[in-house]
Amino acid sequence: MQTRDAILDAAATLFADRGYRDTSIREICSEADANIAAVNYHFGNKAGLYREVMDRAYRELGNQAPMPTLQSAADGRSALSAWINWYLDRIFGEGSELTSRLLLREAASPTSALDTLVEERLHPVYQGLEEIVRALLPEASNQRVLKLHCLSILGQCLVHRTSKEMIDRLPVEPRSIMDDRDGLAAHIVSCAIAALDGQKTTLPADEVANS
Amino acid sequence: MQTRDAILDAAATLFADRGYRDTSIREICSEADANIAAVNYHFGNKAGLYREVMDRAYRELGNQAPMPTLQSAADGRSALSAWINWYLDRIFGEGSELTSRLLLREAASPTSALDTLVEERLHPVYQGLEEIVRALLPEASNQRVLKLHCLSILGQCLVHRTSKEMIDRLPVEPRSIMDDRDGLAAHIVSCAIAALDGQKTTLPADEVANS
DNA sequence: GGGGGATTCAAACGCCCGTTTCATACAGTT
DNA sequence: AACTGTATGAAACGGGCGTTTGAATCCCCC
Repeated sequence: MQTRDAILDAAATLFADRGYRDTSIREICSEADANIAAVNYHFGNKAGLYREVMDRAYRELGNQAPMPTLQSAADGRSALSAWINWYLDRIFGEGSELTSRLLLREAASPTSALDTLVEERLHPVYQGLEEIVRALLPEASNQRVLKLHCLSILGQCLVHRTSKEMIDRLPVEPRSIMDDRDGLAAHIVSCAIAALDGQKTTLPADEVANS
Repeated sequence: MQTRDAILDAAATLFADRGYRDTSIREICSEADANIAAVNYHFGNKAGLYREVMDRAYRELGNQAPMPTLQSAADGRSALSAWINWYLDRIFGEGSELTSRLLLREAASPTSALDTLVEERLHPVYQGLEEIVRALLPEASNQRVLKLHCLSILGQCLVHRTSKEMIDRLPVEPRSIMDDRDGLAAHIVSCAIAALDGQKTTLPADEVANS
């Protein structure tokens, strides 16, 4: 079993670094001090190994702090603040680097692993955010407005992951926004609150439908 | 020269669809009705072909409508609105699908092409946004706040590109936000304006430094 | 109309890949 | 000590890859 784990560790790192196709079984086994045939013995084939790597990555992502909910906070605003801080921790925290890079690759070239991932891991997270945002919106707001606000919040968090390589190459001061993750969280929270409050004061008629 | 162009067209589509490594020269040439050796003849090797494909994609991205600036609008707010509409058109408009997918792959696995791309194409766009956002912020705001707001705006636009595969898999109504691109633009504009206005009213002391 | 560079072509080369084979070593049980 | 299922090992297989070759073909200009 220790050979199996060593292969999984090496494969996760290499798949995240170079992608599925650019990583050979020989490299993985060399890194894991295992025989080439061990991959076929333990995982059937290369695709089976990849599936297992992704499964384990998602499982570890779920073993972190529990997601804040409306019920676990004093009010909607603090719930949103807690959620955003939790989410940033989740995607930038220790041990998430590897999983994030694997996910970024799935976004560029989805495999069958993405369907179950979204259903089992991402959807619950989105629903948690949606519940909080719904409480901060006028009751008359429709589903489209709700989804737009949720995606805006997600976008402000995710851009620092998905576009990291490009942001880091921009010659714009201060270079490293991510050093102060709490500050980033506070900024996104204030942006989201301001946007949601704005929705409350000026509610166009066409956004009331289908609530 | 028509063989050369046919190869470039086929390669751009295939590289965007499947990635560099997963696309073989034989596939490209088959699609372009060209001989395998034509790639080496016209581009030296596969890497040279990829470089040429990326170059052409960026060049075409620059041939679209000119970027709105502060000077081209009545005031800061309409400039921001114009910029966001322009940017969404740029990344979602016709012909951008291919370039965006190529860029998404660069984000996951940067090649040397990314450095020059950011410097020549992305940085001017970011500076255009920054100029507009700066005009909408209190003069005392520092560079960090400025950058945070710019990245928030970019994030809200880009999330629909970078995380498209995951958003589309979310069973959340309404399914297709992107059908109404003008509506999306209006939402992002109102979020950004609300966030920037909020900055104006409540300006913490620690954000005044280094302005 | 023939010479000559530019372009196309079929075929092959060597390489690395994922996979398979089969022999061997290592448990734990009887 | 013999048996059995699990695990590891070295070596080879067929196939697709990027690249190269050298001849054939095209096209334009003198």
